[in-house]
Amino acid sequence: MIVYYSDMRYKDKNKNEAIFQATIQLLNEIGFSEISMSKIAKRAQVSPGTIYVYFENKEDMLRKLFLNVEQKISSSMFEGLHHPLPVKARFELIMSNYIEFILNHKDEFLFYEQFCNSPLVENLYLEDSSLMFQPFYKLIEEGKEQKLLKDYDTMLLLVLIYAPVAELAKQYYRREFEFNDENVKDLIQASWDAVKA
Amino acid sequence: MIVYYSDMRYKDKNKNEAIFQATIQLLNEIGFSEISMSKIAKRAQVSPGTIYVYFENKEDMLRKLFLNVEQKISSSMFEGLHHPLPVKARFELIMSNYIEFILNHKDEFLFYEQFCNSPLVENLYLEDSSLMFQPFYKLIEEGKEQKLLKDYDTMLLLVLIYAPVAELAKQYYRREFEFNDENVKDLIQASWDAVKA
Amino acid sequence: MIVYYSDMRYKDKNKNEAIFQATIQLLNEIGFSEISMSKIAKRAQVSPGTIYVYFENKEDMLRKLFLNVEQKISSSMFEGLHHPLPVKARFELIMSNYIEFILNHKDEFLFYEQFCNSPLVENLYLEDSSLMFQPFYKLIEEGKEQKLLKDYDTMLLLVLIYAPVAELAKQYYRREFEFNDENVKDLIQASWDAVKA
Amino acid sequence: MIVYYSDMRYKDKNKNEAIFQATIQLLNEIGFSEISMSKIAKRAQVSPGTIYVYFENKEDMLRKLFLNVEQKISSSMFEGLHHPLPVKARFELIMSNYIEFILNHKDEFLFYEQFCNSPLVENLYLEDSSLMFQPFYKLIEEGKEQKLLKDYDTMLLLVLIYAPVAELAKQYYRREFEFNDENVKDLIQASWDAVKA
DNA sequence: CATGAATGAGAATTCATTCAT
DNA sequence: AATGAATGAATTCTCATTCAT
Repeated sequence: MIVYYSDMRYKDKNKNEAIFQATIQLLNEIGFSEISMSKIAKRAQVSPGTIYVYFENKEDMLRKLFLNVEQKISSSMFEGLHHPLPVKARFELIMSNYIEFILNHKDEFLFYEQFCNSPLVENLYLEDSSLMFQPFYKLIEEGKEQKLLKDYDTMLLLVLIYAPVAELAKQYYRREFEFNDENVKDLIQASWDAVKA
Repeated sequence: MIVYYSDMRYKDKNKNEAIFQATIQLLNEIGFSEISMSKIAKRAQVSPGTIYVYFENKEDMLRKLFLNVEQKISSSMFEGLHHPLPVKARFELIMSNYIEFILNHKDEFLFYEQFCNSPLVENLYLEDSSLMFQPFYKLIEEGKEQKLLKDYDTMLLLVLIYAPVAELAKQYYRREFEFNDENVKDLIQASWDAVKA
Repeated sequence: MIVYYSDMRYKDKNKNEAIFQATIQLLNEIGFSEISMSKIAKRAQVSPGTIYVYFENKEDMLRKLFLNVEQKISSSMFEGLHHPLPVKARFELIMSNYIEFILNHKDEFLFYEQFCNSPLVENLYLEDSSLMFQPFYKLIEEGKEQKLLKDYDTMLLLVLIYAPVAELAKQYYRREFEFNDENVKDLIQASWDAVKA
Repeated sequence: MIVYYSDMRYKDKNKNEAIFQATIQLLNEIGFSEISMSKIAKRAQVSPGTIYVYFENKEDMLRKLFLNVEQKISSSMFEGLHHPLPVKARFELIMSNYIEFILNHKDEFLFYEQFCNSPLVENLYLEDSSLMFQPFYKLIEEGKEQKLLKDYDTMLLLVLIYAPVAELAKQYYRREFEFNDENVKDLIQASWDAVKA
């Protein structure tokens, strides 16, 4: 399938995506120390040279991949988030969305976590990813104004909400935690207890 | 300083430590994709060949380094933890110990997080690191028995406590959060609220 | 010269041969203890990396080189060997062919001898090279049936024929023997005397 | 056990021999391309540094080892060779001696053959090993004078005698030939037929 | 656009050798 | 004499990238 873009003409979206998927998979399997452009090419079933048709170099590819995944996470997380909803309902929606994304996108999630914990995030001069959490940030500010949430530092409250979910997901993928209905309910309750006024 | 062992004569403990420190620093600066044995040797001010006097290979060195750091974190975290202390006091002590460690051992902490989020943790066949958290685990079980803590899955409660601290520390080192007295107090309070019955 | 294969495009037969020749020459000059892939690359006027486009690794290259040379020796040795020729005529033809090959292919011959006397022959799991001598073997069996040759172990008769030529060739290349017409005639005569009934 | 020599005082003959044996064995097992001073040291159960107490360097060690083995072969080969014995008896004695040596000293024999077929023989500036065959040479000259042997080039006659034995020994160690009484008798007979007038 | 042969720099590791003990 | 830790050069091989096709 060939797609015509304004600045990316004749480029095959499937190949681009195949390269992204191959990179994500390999990064989760063997990590940054063992990955290489030829291994990625082999996994993506393209020639090493082809990667350089789509990306300037390895760094450029990784940066674009990271932004792509970050975008996916962000849009999944805030899907269906209409402002009129009350604060707590929005909190619960975001939590559910996030959990759903994590459980259905193992590779993207683990890649993102690995990437965020490596110095690449800084070294690739990726703009502040907090933009991605903007709606989350606003929700918390609003909750503080409505005295629903504790009057703590906003970043602190934010982290109290998303850090446990992410960490539990990793434990889940290491088979040390189970994501059943009860645990999800408990998690959402406990997170709310942490931040509620 | 030279240490004499029965089967390992003249082996210099400083060199071992210098290699560890060089690796930790470089890993935080340039990451797994850019690190190399020669760069480590240069930073540690030893010859590349010397690393192989102390370690079988790169993998062996990283495994031993990881276990070494994990041990440091564990012993710091549970320092002064006497059983007679009531559950909440022990909870607060662990939190303070952990925060103190993180703030005084930037390199070790960031290395540990990077390592845990890479596939190396599984690929190096490291024995279950949950042993390290054993006292923490027991504390939570005890808290549940005393009806002080929610009757939730133990791993869930564990994560609700340590995940936010760790995540905030990373935000702190990215200059997106401040670890002042108030924030620390708030964090401990909120974490307790998350897990308390 | 560029050859197009179905699954091996653009691969240059000259480069393959250049690598083989460089290896043979260096092996005869400095031996297995001093040879290296970079020295081979330099001699063959290719980049070290290029060798790995043509061969999996050093072992694979040496194995393929050995089989290549063995094939050359075999086809030279039995060139023009028509079955109708009487046993003695065939014996003499093989001897002449072999001597001619040895004198015109110093490098290949000395490489072959060095290789056969090293443990590589066994360690590379090379299939039984006796296949190469199959026509020779058959000639001797036939000679024994016709009562022209001694009724000795076939391998014994085989060795009585080819071992002296090969050894004399080595002495020749060490300037301790001369391969003039008389010596060649004498050698063939003496070899025949050794095996004839 | 410590032995006192004039120019090799306090040096342990056992260690010297252990190093020689380790080298011979390893050379037969893995060859020149894979051998190393540390592997030799490990096999000889001495420290790498110890080798340099006995030898100047690797080259010096190999040279001395070669000369040592050559000496052993030579003295075995000509053992019991009294001049009064008739030519044919001496021929048969040398053959028997040589076969006996080969069958009882696999490692030394194979090492010698490997070494002689490598460029090391020339590169180590080893003096003409033909000195070793001096008595053999003389025997043939004498046989020619007595018209017992063909009036061929002496080297040619020499090679006709020793090359087949050596080659058969190699086939024997590759399990492609059997050294039973009959074969030995046949070999000596055929070799004599090759050279006798 | 897609290929894969070609490259030289750099990767992990081993080498022969030295020297303080 | 004997050790083995230490070394920097050299080993095999892989890397990111280029470019002719």
